[in-house]
Amino acid sequence: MIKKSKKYTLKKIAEKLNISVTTVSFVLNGQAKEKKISDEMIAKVLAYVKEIDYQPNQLAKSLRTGKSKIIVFMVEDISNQFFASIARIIEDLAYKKGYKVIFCSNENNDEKARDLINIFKHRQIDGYIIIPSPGIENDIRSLIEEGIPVVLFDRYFPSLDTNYVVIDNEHASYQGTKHLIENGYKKIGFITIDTQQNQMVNRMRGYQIAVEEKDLNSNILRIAFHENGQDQKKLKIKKFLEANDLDAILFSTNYLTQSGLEVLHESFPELLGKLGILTFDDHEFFKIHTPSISAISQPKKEIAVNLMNVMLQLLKKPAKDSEPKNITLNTEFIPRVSSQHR
Amino acid sequence: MIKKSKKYTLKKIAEKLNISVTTVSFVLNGQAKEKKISDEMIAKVLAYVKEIDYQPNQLAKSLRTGKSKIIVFMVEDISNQFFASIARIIEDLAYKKGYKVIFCSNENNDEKARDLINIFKHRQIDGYIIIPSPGIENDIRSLIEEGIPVVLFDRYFPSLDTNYVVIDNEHASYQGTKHLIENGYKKIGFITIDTQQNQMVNRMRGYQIAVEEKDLNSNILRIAFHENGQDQKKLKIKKFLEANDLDAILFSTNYLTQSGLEVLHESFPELLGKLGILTFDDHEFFKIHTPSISAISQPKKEIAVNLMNVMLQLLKKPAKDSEPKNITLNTEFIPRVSSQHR
DNA sequence: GTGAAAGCGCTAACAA
DNA sequence: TTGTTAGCGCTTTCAC
Repeated sequence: MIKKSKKYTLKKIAEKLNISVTTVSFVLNGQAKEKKISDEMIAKVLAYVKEIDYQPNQLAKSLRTGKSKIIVFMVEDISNQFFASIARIIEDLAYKKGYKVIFCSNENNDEKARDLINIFKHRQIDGYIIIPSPGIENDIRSLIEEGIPVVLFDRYFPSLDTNYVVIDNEHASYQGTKHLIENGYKKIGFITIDTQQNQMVNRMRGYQIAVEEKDLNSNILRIAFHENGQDQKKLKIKKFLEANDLDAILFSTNYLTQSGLEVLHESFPELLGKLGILTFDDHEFFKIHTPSISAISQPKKEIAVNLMNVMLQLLKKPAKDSEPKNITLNTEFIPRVSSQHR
Repeated sequence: MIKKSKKYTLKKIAEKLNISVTTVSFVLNGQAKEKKISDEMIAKVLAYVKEIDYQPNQLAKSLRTGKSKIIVFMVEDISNQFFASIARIIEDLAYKKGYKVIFCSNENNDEKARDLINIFKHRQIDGYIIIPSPGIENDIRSLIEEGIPVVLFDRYFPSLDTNYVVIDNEHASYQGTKHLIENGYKKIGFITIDTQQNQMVNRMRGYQIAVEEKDLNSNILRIAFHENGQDQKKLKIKKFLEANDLDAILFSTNYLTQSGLEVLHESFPELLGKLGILTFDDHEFFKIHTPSISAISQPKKEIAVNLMNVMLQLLKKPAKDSEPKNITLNTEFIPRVSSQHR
């Protein structure tokens, strides 16, 4: 059971032991040896501290040191399975190193992202792991200029030299499209989010290159991230399917796949048996869907580990010391039934 | 773009305007009128503060006031869709009221939960929304005794009089089982987590009552929450299915359903077409699964809204003032194909 | 109406 | 080797 920590403070401990707060502070912060504090003094302090289960007030510590031991993890939407999974891993890694994580969702919206950063700036957040919304390059830049550790992921700003962890979007998309073509599909559609953000631009480029290589037509549906509600999204997909006589579709992200599958189930069940389907981002349910859905799977664990590695390194050394780390990870192609010509 | 807030402080503002920090503080905290500060003074301060986009240091404020404007949201596993969705809603509601949310996963493990609470206790966390692990009743109690706002959800401790928001587990489970029976199923299995926590106990009781009412046998599989890995879980389910000639299954929680469906797809695909399947917790993918999976759906939005309402109320008034709020919400039964006798 | 100053709990430079 | 003390930025009592 948690001790009812009766608001112990350094001062009280010092009084109790008849020594100064400095001594206690030094001992507690592992500077005892360095400051040549006697072994018996050290032992005495440690024993008492343990006895009362003393926990220093982190706020005071933060106010004094300017460090909060808190990392912000900002994604588009924390309820998205993909982000939530990464968040979970980040959380574990961070806790092991004594950091707490504040999660937040920016809805891919600049204003929301800016608000959030602004709020956090005045809480001495130690570091930021961010999926940037399209227009906050300058805000990110100013964070970096202030020497605050920032690591982007999922996407980055080509014109901003900073740390990031991403995947080989173009290549993954190219390979995926090629896989569809090799499986005999000829009229391959691409359903994506209407944005200039590079992860999506690259996924589209990979698709286009693969399609053009084989002199096939490209059929692209762009849906606004903030399309009015789920139903509007689905309606667009439905119309797209009706208007184009496609034999396969590549979805650029998991939530579009989900909408797409819903549309297929609701309006074109007969297509489920033959339409080629390939999706970015794997999901546990894709393997038990009928047909099972082939996926371009992002290495969540690896992404999280890399993000934290970079972050922890930045946390140690002032950001400007070293070259920004640009990490590009490989995706894994998971062929299932939905991409086999049936 | 975010202003490069050059570390403005109350003191600097006061110096700049040739007034005292007190005055600035009063104006900024809306106590100007009350303290009878002249309108022109107020205007002057507000104008300057706006000009420099001053943001008070929250840490200092917290240290002084003992309030952090941070709420902790602790669940079993934040990567679980169900919890992540609720987290997302909580996040939004909290931000609107000026609160930040720290999410964390306790893995239904007392030690982890205790560690987390301990860490947070010394950060002046304003309130806790918690899914309690089985053995932390006393820790929760001591939090409450210290007057810290706590709201439990998903489950609670019958012997601890505190705020909670839960659903009518027994009734939902009873109704669900009855639905299966009415649809002609007779050998209904129940797959659940091996725990004494009341949400699960109640779900089991609902099942048992419904089954006994009709003189049917009960077949229960209990799986440890921390069963060694996903594969062990699946193996147990597989053996359970092999050992019992069931015609329907009620899963007590979404991740068991997921494992169960995987087992069915991998080992008993022929059962998918006829086995009655009903699950606690709806998931977007259940409606596009083949067959679509009937679900006992928890009202996520309502849960989140109620949690925040109670929390905000506690945040306003000292916890001990009012009677603990015990809120029980209704679930929604969503009949789909999997529970119809086919 | 406004200001001075104590103090929240901690760190660390400086003194002894 | 240990202690004294200033100060992080803010709120708030009390004095003027």
